[in-house]
Amino acid sequence: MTPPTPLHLSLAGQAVDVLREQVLTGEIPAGSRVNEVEVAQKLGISRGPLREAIRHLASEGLLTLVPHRGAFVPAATPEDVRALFELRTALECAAAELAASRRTDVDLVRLRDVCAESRRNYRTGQPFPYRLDLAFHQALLDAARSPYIAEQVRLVQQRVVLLRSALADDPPHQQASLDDHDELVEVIADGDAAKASTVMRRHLSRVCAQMLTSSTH
Amino acid sequence: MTPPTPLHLSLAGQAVDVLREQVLTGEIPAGSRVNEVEVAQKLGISRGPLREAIRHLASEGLLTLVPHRGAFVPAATPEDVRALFELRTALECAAAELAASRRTDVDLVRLRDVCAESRRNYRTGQPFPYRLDLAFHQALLDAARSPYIAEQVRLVQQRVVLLRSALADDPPHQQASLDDHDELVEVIADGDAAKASTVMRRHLSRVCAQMLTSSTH
DNA sequence: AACATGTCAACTGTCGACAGTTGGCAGTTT
DNA sequence: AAACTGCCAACTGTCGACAGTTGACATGTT
Repeated sequence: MTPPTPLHLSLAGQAVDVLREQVLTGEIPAGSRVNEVEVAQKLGISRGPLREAIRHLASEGLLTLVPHRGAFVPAATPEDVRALFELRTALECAAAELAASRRTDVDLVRLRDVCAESRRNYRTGQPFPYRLDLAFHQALLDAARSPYIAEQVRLVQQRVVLLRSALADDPPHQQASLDDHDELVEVIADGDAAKASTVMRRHLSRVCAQMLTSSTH
Repeated sequence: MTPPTPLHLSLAGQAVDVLREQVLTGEIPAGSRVNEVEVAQKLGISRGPLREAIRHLASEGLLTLVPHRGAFVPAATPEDVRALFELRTALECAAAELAASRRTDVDLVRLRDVCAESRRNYRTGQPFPYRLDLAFHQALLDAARSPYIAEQVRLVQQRVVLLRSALADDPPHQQASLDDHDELVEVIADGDAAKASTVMRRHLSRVCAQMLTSSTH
């Protein structure tokens, strides 16, 4: 069927996917420890592949390792959120600049599609699905055509998702985000790299501030 | 001696350090494969810890994994260099901006110390040791006070070192780099974030271009 | 009662061995 | 001679078991 892709992903690879899902959804709560023998039995694999999966997720920042103690889901402090968003801002502002100077017409179509779907969803009154936000940023990264930056953004966004689930974030800032996205598409269409960076910075600082206020209840 | 168990650092941690050194110095040449049993015997450890070390280095970008084939030292193409420097530019420009707005007097002393030592070394006529270049960028990161950005810059710089050794880079651009560093310290001392970003961008594009030209012999 | 000390269960770090897959090589066919 | 086929050695992926360390609990001391 699919010769280029590996027949069956290695057990370690499967464990990475399952564990990542459980960590990101909060099924494994922040601050809790990951017991190797227990999780290995629950996944039906041995400790070897599970250890590799744990180390992999640790390298992505989704787990923190303590020697002889095990792996923990990191607990987020407001300071962590700020520092992480400094990294995210650096990466995504650069991506926005590159997208403004490299985007093709096809890229613009994709970006506008995502924005249109977000608007449609907004009118239904339902909460803004994080899926659409990710889709927008992904489309922007595709337009930027910088694989290393794209990879790092993906990892950082994952950590943001982890903080969201840990902070029990309620997302009522849809309107502002949608406007930011639309404005970003416009300046990218104009090829205005400097302004793209500015708009992205404002967008992310708004998202960051929203996460910090919602966490203090 | 070989005590029954490691004293302070795990065998996997030690293996990471040894392998990283061998990869960065080119002792393990680019494109070559890392044989698990062979290297494990040479290091006097079992395959388990070595596998974890290999996966760790792969997560840092110093090795690439191929399922059922093993780990390889990645071979760098000019396109890789360009894309990697786009990431480095995004990170270090942001760090320069933050350093300009957050630096203390102590930070300035450290930065000027490194520049002075570089000048002293330059007058000796000896080649510019990469150690001093790293020290400068490290001092700048300390001044930026953004731990996540600092961590990512460290990883990217490592990959740049790997490319250097793979490209047999000769470093005759000392004069320009020293001037860039001095100028960066000045604008950071002035607290001019925008200009710090601009100077850093110019500096890195110069370094990148130098690596690309030297690689084509 | 508070503190220091000894003991112990649980867990991680490590090892050696087995099984499945891959790429190459010899032999055969056209 | 070139190409195809089947076999084989080497290597990775995986497993179960042992040894050392850690934190907590129980016990004894001031």
